[in-house]
Amino acid sequence: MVPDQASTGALDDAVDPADGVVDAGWAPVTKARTYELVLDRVEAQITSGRLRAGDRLPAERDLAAALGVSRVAVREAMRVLQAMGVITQSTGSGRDAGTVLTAAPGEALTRLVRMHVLLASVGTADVVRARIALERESARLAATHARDADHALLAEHLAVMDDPECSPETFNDRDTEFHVAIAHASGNRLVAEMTTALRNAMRATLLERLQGEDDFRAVAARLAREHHEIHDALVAGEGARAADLVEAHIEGFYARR
Amino acid sequence: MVPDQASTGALDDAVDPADGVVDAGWAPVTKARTYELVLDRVEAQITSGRLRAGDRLPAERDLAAALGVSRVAVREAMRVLQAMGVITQSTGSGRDAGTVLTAAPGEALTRLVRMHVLLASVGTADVVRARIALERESARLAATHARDADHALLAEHLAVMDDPECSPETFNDRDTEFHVAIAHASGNRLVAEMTTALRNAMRATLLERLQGEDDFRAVAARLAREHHEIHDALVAGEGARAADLVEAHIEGFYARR
DNA sequence: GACCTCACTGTGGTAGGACCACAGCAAGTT
DNA sequence: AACTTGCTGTGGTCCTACCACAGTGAGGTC
Repeated sequence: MVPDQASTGALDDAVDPADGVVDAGWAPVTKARTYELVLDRVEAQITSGRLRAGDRLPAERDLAAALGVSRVAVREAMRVLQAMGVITQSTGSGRDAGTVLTAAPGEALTRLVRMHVLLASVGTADVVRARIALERESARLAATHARDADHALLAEHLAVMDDPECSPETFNDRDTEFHVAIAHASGNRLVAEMTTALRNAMRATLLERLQGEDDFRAVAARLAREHHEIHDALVAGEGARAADLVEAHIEGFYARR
Repeated sequence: MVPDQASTGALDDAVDPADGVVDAGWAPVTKARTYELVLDRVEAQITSGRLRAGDRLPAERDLAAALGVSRVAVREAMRVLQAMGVITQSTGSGRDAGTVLTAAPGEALTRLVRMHVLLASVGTADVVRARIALERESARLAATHARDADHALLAEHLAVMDDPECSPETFNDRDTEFHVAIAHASGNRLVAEMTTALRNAMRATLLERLQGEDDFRAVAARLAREHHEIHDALVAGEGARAADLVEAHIEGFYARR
């Protein structure tokens, strides 16, 4: 069986780990879709070091020909890679046109988390605990790794949020950016990206809650004050205190109802 | 700098923050790719509640016709959703065949993290810190949420790792499953999935390190002992201690060189 | 009547071809 | 020298056709 495309160089690979062997030694034959084979090849090129961030992939048509698959298969693989934030694509000719390997996990993570929050696959309470775990670490690291530029950026966001005229939308956006800025100041890329994704995924939810507040200004003032305290702890280089403040800050807002 | 929208509706909700307005009021026209429009429609259906986990999407051909796009566009959107772990697809006819909404972020997260580790987008040191942050939380929660079945599963993994005949491969797999089991026992789905993804993404790296140990048995014995201590803390319901032990456990192994 | 066989139908999977829009580049024109 | 124009390579989109698979039910066989 498995005629599986003429003309494919479609090789095996397929290292299915630990699958319940139902009948003595009869593995169920891997029926990998073609685009997955393409994905494997690309990953192999990266693993072997022949392909690294910044490099340009062959044109879709060329890659299809080289792998012996149709362009559709290549395109679907590219779609997946794009969804993971591994490549960026653009039209046109020239050196930088086409498909380029660029590691940008941020957006991809955000979309992933947001979709699963929407699907109720994960509850908001879970997201809150995860945020706390990550942002504690962000704050702790940021206290020692943040530079003057980072502090200045944070101060800028604080100033906007201090403005009594500030709308819930603006406040929410700046709040997001404030937390994200701390995450990036931590120097830990992964923690930063995950923190960003979580905060961004909650953006709509938090905005709704802010807009639904009876006394938005009072809440905003309280949150802004807590932000200032966190900022002060960061500037003072007190990581542990910053972490505790962040935890109280996040938990405090959610616990309000 | 490419704007590179993600997920803007067909219409212009594009709120590009701080982009140099070149000519008075001339927004550069959002040129969303068609498959992104399909994605938006699907997300809208989910947001509105008309579509939820477990539901079946229309057949690709029907969906294409309904949205007025080609089947290719629909397929590419499906590929993205699949890569995010939002849908599963299967051939055949019948009620459960076709495309079904199923929230399974695990694999998707794992692949995403693994790819970015491979691309050196995030360093292993960063992954370790992220793991610690998350697994501390996992352990803390598991100490109060874990049930007898969870404890039994953990004990089973421990028994295998205690076996002096245990190979590095087996040990590594069981170690992974041990940490993953704790994460799932925490009751926090998001933390569990992220923990799993991180541990899985490091699987190959850790295996290499284990195999490269001068005295594998001694290292395995030490790790196994630490596992037992963690397990004991969990059974005793001492979350804080379990968290500290986990941190020391993870940090200790990485710090060895 | 109970059971098996087999064609039918609806589903995703794949391929190949065609055309479009876009961006860079080079040759030609002013 | 500066501008214009057409060429070329890239992803973006669509269409059409066919394949593989799994459930369903009609028909035949015992």
